[in-house]
Order: sequence, then structure tokens, then C-alpha cells
Amino acid sequence: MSETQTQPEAVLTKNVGRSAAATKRKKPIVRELASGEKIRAELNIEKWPAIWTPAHSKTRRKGQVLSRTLERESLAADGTKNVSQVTINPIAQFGDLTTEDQRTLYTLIKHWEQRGKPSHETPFSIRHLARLLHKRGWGSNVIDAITSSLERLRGTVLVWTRSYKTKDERIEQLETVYINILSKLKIVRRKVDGHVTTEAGYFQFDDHILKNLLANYTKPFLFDVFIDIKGEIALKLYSYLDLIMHDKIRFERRTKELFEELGLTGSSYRNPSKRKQNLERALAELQGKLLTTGMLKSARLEKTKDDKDYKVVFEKSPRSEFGAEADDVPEKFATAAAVVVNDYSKAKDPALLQAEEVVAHFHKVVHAVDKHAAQSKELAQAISLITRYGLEQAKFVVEFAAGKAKETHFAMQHFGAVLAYASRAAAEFDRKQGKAEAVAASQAVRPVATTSPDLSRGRSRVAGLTEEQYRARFEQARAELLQELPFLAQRQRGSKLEQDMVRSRLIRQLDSECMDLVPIELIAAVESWVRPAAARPEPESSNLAA
DNA sequence: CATTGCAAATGTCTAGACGG
DNA sequence: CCGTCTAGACATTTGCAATG
Repeated sequence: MSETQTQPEAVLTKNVGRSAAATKRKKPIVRELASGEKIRAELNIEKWPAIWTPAHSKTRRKGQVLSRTLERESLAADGTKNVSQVTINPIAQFGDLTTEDQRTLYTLIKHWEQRGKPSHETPFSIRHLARLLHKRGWGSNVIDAITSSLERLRGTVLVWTRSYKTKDERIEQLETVYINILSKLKIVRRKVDGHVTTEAGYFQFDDHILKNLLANYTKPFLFDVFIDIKGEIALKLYSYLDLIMHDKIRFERRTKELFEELGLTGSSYRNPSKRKQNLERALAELQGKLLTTGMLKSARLEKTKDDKDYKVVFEKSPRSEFGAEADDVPEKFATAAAVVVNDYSKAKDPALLQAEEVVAHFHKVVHAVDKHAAQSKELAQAISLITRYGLEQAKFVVEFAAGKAKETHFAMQHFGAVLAYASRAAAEFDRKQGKAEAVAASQAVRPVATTSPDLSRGRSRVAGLTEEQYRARFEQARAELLQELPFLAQRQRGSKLEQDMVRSRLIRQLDSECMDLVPIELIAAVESWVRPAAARPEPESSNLAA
């Protein structure tokens, strides 16, 4: 312990990229799994390190947890003040969120990434998590620690007021977002002869977090370095520094403010000397640690000028300076300027592209704005419009609404205003076109496409399948699933878990399929099943892909 | 009064007994 | 042999009282 702390810098620079202390410990399997890997952590959570309290903290012991509110003032680009808040509401029986849970969360993200970033439930086993967490032992204590950590992540409600951002840097101004970090959690202990032999279950991140993770509203993060940090203050400090120093070589801060930022509220931290006392240990541990954007060259304490406090001073040597891994693709942080647009997900969802097109059209026609980052509400409205009337007609609705609004001197602000004109515009469109196909389109008025994850539609569709159809779809879904999750094929053939997973996948598939396509597609599927023929392409696919 | 060392509180880790 | 259970070692944060 003390050996690793007092390692001279020279030694560390030699072993850079491998974390000198960690390589010495012999853990071949774990090492192989996790050699210097980066994960991408969700940025909103990163920005509030005070969410996590030290596990040893006595200020909030188990059984008497209270909700706490973090607050921060920031100046917007236009000079207006913005007070953002995060309230943490822990559940009494589980206790408050600790740095241990922070470790668990990153481990879940890592596991989720290794599984190919599924947007649905991610299967996991506690044992696997324990390995990823570099837990040394394995026993009921480890199981308990991980289980209760997961429970806290599932149970604790984070209330974000004017603080939860999405990829396009838009803050939900008037909205308050309620988030449980995990929205789904199932822990299964499989017992054979009274022993827990295998464990299976699944988790899923909250939709908000999942969306940001998928859209790359994230920050790269050196998982291994983080997980091997022992001190809890050092741990919090590390993740704080990693974020704040990504574009800095040097960073300093008074310890008083630093402790507030980190959420260390112990009463003895009133005294600068106490802060110094505890920081010294943490700084010693952080010395020479790798950051995603370089190496922490020095971490020290200095007296402030007014002599009333200490300040921490951190210095980083950028990656290029010490050579190792300099070939890395320069890491991009999700800032306003450098958002990595996730083309993949967009290509996958042509409906979204169309919706964006319609929204953009609205802003161009009404507000004469060429570039507009569509908001999710607008997109949802646009999608419902398109589902109802089709792309062409939806665009026409926008134009029609713009025209009418001008006539009546109604100044449309939001895209939603267009919706009021939809039916009139549709009638106008039909009249203009006067063609049979237009009539047919308007007859096919469907319920507004729902964006909620309510799968009742899918369930009822599954129920509506004949046994043969069901089996065909089931096998198809199973094959897809096994391809995604090879471990299923190896370990639990035909198991309850597998069946459940295939079934829920099937439900999701059917649920998300456009209603009109279902019968056709099903017929095609059954046809190809009865007498093998090339599956017919979806009739509207060419239109959608445009 | 600020600083400092120490101890209480609270958590994790580990070895070894035990059991199917 | 593998896993659980448990006590005690160990680690860490924070409160407190002695100290200068």
C-alpha cells in the first residue's frame, strides 16, 4: 500500500498506460478482460460528483437517510442566470448513494458496452460484476454488497430541475426530470441443491440516461484506473478532475469550494486543516494517475494568498508528451461544439429523419431559421403527424398552417401550433389532389403513434398470432437474440430465461412494427415459411428509407 | 482559535469452519 | 469441491478533545 504511493514519478512514466500498481497484482483473467479500457460515462451524472457520498460517511448513515438537494448557478450564453438543482431521494431501507454505487454504475456501463449497447434489458450476473469490480473475494458479503448497490441505483430517485441536459445541450427549462438510474432490475439466483451456482438477471438504464449514452452525450472514462482507486475522497476527486481537466493543463481550486463541489459535508471540514489532512492522503494516491486526456503529473496543496485556506493544484501532462497511446483517436467530449452525431441510430430510424425534416421545414417556413436542433417534443408531434398523413402531406400541413396563421395574424411559436390545422389542411390537400390515393391515405387515420414504452399493443398482437405464426416468429427472434448474446447459446438452451427474453423481444418487435405492415409482413413470413420464397420487402420501405 | 492526533463509526475484505 | 456463513482484521471518514 505505502509502497505504491511512494513510487517515484520516473517509474510511473515508464509503465504508463498499464497502471503500474495494478499490473503487479496477479489477476490474469480480470486483466485480460479489462486491459486499459475506456468506457463512456453519462455526462449529466458526471457533472454532479456530489451525488455520491463516501461509503464510510457518517453524516448519512443507513436508516436515517434524508433527501438532499444540490444546487448550482450558471450563466447562460445570453447572460441570464440559471439555477439548476438535483435532489437525491434515497430510499430509507437501502441507504444513500455511495461511491461504491458509483463504481457499480460504471461497471454496469462497461458491461453494457461489452454486450453491444443494447437498448433493452441487459443480462448480467453478479459474479461477473464482481470480477469487473476487481473484488478480491467472492462470497455472500460480495453478493450482498453488489446487490444492495444495485438496489440503491434502482431505488434512489434523482430529481433534476433545470439541470438534465440531452445531446443537443438543451436544458429542459421548465421541466423536472425524475430519474432512477436503473429503470429495470431483476436479480435471479438460480439454486441447485441449495447452492447458488449461476446467477442471472437483467438491468436497464433509465430512458433518459440510455438515450444520452446512445447519443454519445458522454465522456470517455478510464475504467480500470478508476476502479483501482481505494480512497473514497480520491475516487470522487479523480472523476471530478477527469471531467474538469479535459481541456486544461493546470487546475487549481480552494479546498473549501472543492469540498462543497464534491459534497463532502462533514462538520470538521469547517477547518482548513482538516481538509488539508484528508486531502493529503487522496492527493498522494492520485499522483501519477492516468486521466483520459493525459497524466496527472502533480497534485499538491498550497496556501492561498489570503492565508485563510489551502488550494489544490493539479497539473497534467498531455498524452502526446509521454508518448504512450498517442496514436489514440483524440477523445471528443460531448460539448456543444463537438457533439458526435450518432449516425447509426438515425439511419436505423427513418421515421425520425422524416420528423426532423418536417420540423426543419416548419422553422424554415415560419421562423426563417435554417438550422434548428429539433426538440424531442417537436419530433414526437411531427412523427404523429407523419404517421397520420404521410411525409408529403405533413409538409403541406406545415405550409397550410403557416398561410392560415398569417391570415389570422396568429404568431405561431411552437411546432405544436401546426397540429390545430392538420385536419383542415388534410381536407385541403385531398381537395387539391382529388385523387383516389389521397382519399385512401386520409381514410387510414391511425391512432397517434405512441412513444411510451407501453407494450400492450405488442402483447395483444402476440396473443393474436396463430400457433404456427407464433412459432415462426419466436424462432426468428430467438435466432436474432442468440446472435446478439452468444452466451445464451452456450449456457442456457431452452431455459426459462431464454424463453422470456425471446418472448419479450418478440413483443417489442411486434409492438414497434407499424400497424399496417403487420398483416402483410406476417403473411409474408408465413408464406416464406410454408413454401420458401424470397421474403417480400416491406411495401413502404423504399418510401421510408428516402 | 486553528491545528492535530486519536477514536468512534461504519464499511469492506479475508480466512477458516461448515455443509451438501 | 464449491459455496455460505461468520468473526475479526483492516480501511476509511468524520467527530472530538487536547494542544499550542
